[in-house]
Amino acid sequence: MRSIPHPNCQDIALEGVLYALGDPVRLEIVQRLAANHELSCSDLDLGVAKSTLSHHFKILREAGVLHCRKQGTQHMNSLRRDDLEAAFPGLLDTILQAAQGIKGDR
Amino acid sequence: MRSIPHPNCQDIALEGVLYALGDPVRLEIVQRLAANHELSCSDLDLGVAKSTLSHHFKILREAGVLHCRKQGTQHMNSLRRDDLEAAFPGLLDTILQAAQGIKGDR
DNA sequence: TTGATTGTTCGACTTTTTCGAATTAACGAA
DNA sequence: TTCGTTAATTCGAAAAAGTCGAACAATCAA
Repeated sequence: MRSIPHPNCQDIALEGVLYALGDPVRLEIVQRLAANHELSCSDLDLGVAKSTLSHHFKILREAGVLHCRKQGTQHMNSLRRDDLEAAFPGLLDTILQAAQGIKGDR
Repeated sequence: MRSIPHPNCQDIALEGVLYALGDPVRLEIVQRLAANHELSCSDLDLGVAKSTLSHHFKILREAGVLHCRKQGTQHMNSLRRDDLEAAFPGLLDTILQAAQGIKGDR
């Protein structure tokens, strides 16, 4: 019994994932998670209020993009790479590569 | 001088594309365009008001996802496959495949 | 010109997003 | 246990975005 609800693998919807990633703050979160394996909300300073950040993490979690586990007072978040790969092969990697390509331009 | 504004290839932004595709109506439009090459707004009946449909096409056009040309009273829309492929290799195909995979489940 | 077809624009309403303040939860120290 | 600190969610109000129907604009054909 998890304290925080997550969708099952088969309940991850493409629309939900694309919606979740179609926001600059949430895309940035996913990019940082791709580079860091696990992060808490407080590890990020993205220029939004903490209540807004909490909302963004909720969207990402409910879309099935990331997993959240409680560790003391912190909530540690990580990408659900394997589940996403199983649901939509290549999708996450392609998007991360596209996002990375933008930064690599300079 | 085009009558309808479109972003240049280099101005197509990943966030904009993902945002545009993160809506069920717009994702459906893109899927149908993938199968039909060119469609007018009136070819689609997606259960929304025509003013709303017009809005969705505008979002997709301004994100650089589709191209629109006027032909008489109709606006013919087509996917900007090559431009998207150049900007974000594999992205559109991966998303279309993921969307197709859902339908193919039954 | 008139009428029919295709889309866009406008204004009102609804829904979603954002913020700061208050609240809850978990831990460590006294 | 109680107090204080840290971490994050929830609440209520304001701002932004989405949706609809009605009115408008553009094009073509009779």
